[in-house]
Amino acid sequence: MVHILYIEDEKDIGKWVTQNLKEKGYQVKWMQSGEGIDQYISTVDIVILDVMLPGLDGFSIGKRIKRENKDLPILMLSARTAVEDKLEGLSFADDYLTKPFHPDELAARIEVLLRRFNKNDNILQLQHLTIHTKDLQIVNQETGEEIQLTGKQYYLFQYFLRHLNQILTKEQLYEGVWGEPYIEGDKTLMVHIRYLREKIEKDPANPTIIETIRGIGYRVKK
Amino acid sequence: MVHILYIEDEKDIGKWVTQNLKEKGYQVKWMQSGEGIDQYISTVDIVILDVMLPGLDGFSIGKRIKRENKDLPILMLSARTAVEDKLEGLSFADDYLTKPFHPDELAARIEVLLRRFNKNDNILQLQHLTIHTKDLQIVNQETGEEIQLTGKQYYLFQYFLRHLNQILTKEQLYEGVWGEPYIEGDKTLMVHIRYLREKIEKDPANPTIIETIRGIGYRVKK
DNA sequence: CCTGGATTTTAAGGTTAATTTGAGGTTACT
DNA sequence: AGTAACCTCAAATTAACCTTAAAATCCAGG
Repeated sequence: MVHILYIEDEKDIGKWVTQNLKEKGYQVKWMQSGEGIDQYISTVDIVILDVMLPGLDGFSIGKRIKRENKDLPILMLSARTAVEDKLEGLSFADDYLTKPFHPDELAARIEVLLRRFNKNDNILQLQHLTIHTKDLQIVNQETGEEIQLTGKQYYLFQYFLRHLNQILTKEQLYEGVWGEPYIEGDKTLMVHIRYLREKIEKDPANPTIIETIRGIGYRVKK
Repeated sequence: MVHILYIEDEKDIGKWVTQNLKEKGYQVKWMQSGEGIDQYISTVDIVILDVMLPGLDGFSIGKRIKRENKDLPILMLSARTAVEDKLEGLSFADDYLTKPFHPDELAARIEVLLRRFNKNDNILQLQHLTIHTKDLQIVNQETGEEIQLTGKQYYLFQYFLRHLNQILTKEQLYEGVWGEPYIEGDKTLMVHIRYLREKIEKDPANPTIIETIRGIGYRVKK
């Protein structure tokens, strides 16, 4: 699911754009000013920023975001069509679209940026974990540190992520990860579950991400 | 020096744009059709492509370039303002600008793409290495000496730089650099990683630039 | 609410597999 | 022919993985 942070003060346009983007399957967080965006930018895949805003203008906000986070694409939106404005916007942002625009064009330009920034993969938020499935990256949102998994641990976790909310039997898990039949009574899987928990759980002794379903197997809930 | 390949059949516009870009310090190769571009695309930093061309249209040319060379930015130029045209263009290209446009806006958009594709004379600092991304000149900041890479090493390192922070599987790396399928168990890649480490790492026995992700592959972090 | 068997978790050491390293051989270019 | 780059292969090293056993937990029946 692609997460968009959209900052726009005009209610009519804001509502219309948000609605349109949601219909196209994006997750949209619409804010009416640049205040308090910091708590969102770390969880978001792209920022759409209107230039004319009450208080701090969009250019300043965009420049600050880029300074702190170069890997986050920014698309500027503006009614100002003057070349000077475009130049200022494009000096730091990744695209500049003038109003009025067709929502499909906005979506197409969003897709270009997501493609280019490798953000069009699934970014999954699981409690304190941010998971970039394409980059094989897992970040602990509390410490900001990346969690390093070994091969088996990674494939095991991936299997859970592909089957979110499903109860997975030990057979399914073992066969899905190891590619060979599970032998009743084998503890290998359980031990690897532990290794994984040790790395991803806040408190490995009281796991909340990978739950145990006694007598059956395990589950990871969204 | 940034090299631009510009394909435009209309002589007036072509001359005007070429002139403008040259004044801004770009090296411009202007062609009036898509024929014979192959000999240039490997030496060029960005392609500017008009949609309406005699013979093969700009969309087809752009798609082919992207298929063969994903790391070359393409900016589409067109008098067609219909959303459908923009959507088709943006489905593969990296920007779409409608005529008439201000030459400064074109230049600004070119700069955005060069920045994003690391084609401008960006300098990347990786620990003790200073890397001029455009020509991939690597200087060891401690000795002040330039590090010379061989062909394979050069492509391999470039692949890492284009995918900074991503964990790259051995398959991805092998296929990205050698262009042929990776055979399970082949050690060739690993040996080249070693050659590369020997040249770029401070202590090749304890590499800090190219990290090993056991069971998966390698990664270079920014 | 206590107890005992079943199940899961934990810990540690041994085994195995992946990676690194070294050296020799092949190929391609001048 | 000579050199540099590249590839191949086997030995050494390292870290992941598996096995085992003991401890902890859960759940049903008394």
